[in-house]
Amino acid sequence: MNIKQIAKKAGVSVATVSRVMNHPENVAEHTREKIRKVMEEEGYKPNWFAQGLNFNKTMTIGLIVPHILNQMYMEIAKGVEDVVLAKGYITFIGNGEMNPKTEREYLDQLIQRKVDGIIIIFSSLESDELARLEKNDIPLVLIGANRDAPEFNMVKVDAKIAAETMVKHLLGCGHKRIAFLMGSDPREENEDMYDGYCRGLRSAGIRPDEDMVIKVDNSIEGGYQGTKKLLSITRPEAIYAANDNIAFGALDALKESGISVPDEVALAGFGNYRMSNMVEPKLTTSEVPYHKMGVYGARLLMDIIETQDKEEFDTRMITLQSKLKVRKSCGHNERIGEMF
Amino acid sequence: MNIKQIAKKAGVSVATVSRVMNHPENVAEHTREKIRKVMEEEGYKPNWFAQGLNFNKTMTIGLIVPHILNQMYMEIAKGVEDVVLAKGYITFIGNGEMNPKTEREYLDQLIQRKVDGIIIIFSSLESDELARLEKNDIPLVLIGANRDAPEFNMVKVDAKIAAETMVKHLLGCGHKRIAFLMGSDPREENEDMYDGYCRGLRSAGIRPDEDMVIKVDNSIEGGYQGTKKLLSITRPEAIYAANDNIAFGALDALKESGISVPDEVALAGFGNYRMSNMVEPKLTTSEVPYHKMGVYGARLLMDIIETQDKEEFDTRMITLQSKLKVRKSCGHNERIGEMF
DNA sequence: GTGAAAGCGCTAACAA
DNA sequence: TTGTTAGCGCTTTCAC
Repeated sequence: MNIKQIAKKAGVSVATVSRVMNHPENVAEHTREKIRKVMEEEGYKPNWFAQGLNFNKTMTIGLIVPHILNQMYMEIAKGVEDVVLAKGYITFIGNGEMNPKTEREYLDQLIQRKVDGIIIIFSSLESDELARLEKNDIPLVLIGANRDAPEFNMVKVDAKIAAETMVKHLLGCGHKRIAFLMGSDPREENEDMYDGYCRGLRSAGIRPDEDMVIKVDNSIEGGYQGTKKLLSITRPEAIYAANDNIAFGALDALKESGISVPDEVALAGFGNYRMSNMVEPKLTTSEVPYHKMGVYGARLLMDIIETQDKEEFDTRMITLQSKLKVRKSCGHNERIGEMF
Repeated sequence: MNIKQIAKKAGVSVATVSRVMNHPENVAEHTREKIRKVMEEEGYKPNWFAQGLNFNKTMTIGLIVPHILNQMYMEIAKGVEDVVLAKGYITFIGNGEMNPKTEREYLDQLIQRKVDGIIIIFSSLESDELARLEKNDIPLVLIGANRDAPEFNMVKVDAKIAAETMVKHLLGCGHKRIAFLMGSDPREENEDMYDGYCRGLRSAGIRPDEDMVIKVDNSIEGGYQGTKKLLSITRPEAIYAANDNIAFGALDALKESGISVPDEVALAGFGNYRMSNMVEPKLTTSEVPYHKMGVYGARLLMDIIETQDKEEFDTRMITLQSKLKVRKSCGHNERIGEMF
């Protein structure tokens, strides 16, 4: 059923039917109702392609996520969806697989499909590749970044302060020899955390010991392996993991080595993943506002899309703070932030 | 840059350019190469809408997931993506929110956007609403179902056998008074599990005790609350949870009540969620082939899409089996299926 | 092997 | 207020 048939059945021209859909105020009430009734009866939906061909707008955005199975990324995705859905947009969610090639392919698809905007979570692409989007006039927002890219609109969490805060907290619990399981991805966040870690230590007059900084894969397995390696070199009083998954792996390795947490070694993570208060002992970590990162990122994108004169839109970087979540694993004597 | 400009620059007609893209064998090699070069230079991509308007095919499928933050659903989604991406399709992933209204809205969006096919994971809609898709000539595949809907193509896991197997295993471990934390969603899977649970008990000559069957919300919190309720009524020897999340909540409630798992109460779940071997004690559960469910569902959909004469396509139901994963929480003396 | 032109379904400028 | 028509970018039929 197309517009012509509707027009015929309603005894009007296609233009009038089109007007009912796009500028109903320019159609006499009587005619309008008649046409609406026919549309209703026929269950008419305007052809998506024909509309797109005219408007050159898809009401679609693309979202590239590093890994679709990681709940934290999906939390961001949820934030994005909450915002854009309310504005009538629908989202392509694509799996970047932490892999430039896959991400690039996905990006191509999105460009070709003429999405109205793109959000990339922890992009693994270099700036010049991302710049390609601008050439195609597609607004872009980054959430997190692989390296500082001040030329792009972006939302990030302040990982440096988070790390510094956590290290200071661990120091406050009486731990001096604090190891760091650092994420090995080349993302800015990891570097930032390292800086914060060093800063925290220096604030107590401690010189960071390179032996206690282990680069690990960003996964439970990575944390497990890294901890095994760490323990083979030295025995810290506390382990700070670059995220909760790594911490879970560390916990398992410690248990396996017969080391009690937090009595013998304290442990802290980053992210406040859903399971962090289900493991034993419950994990001290930093609560990261993932959902909000998605919300702000999406709002930023909507803003750009709705700005007519792109030239006057100032590139913005939004930095959010995480929040210390003290639980049992760090050996603190109080228990704050338990289940739920 | 559109086809006309490419044609002009290459000194040919638009028809020839179009042919290079769609039927290159009908273009002289010389002309073909010349045109390809121009396309390359200009980074030309045919307009998505114009193509769609002609082909009436979007190379897009819609996937509706009950909850985007649930890793198991995303595991299915990953399976789907793995298949369709390889075929050049791209996926809209939408959040049904376990809510018929949201799901319906999303479905409308997908219909309007003329996706080539739709997969719904645990749809909350009634059959007649789903039948609407057929009216729009959009192929549909269900993964899991809220009630038996033999009229649709579908992939499911055999929950009845899973439950029966698990109950028999628990009985084999010496537990007789086995409680069941049953999911309260109105999905077929829950009923099936209940049937399997009863069957397992009866196989040992035990009459199911209604006091030991508690309907709980499908979540960690639900398991926690349900277990509290259960313990206030009676004290079972084992608790069988309808999924791992519920089991995690149960575990927390048991610990909080000072009840040791598995020494005093055994525990088992369903799903083999990622954290099930990270909790203490590691959880005995059923490994469900989520990824494969997605893969088979997607293949089924691709099959339908590629079948010219829809009339001759037989509706199929694919049932997959889960696999018992014995760990420590059920009090079994061996430990099988540990980490990784 | 190639080009001219009709047509996919819709929007909007222009005319009436 | 409504209708006529060009045009969005592409594919494909029909001529040549």
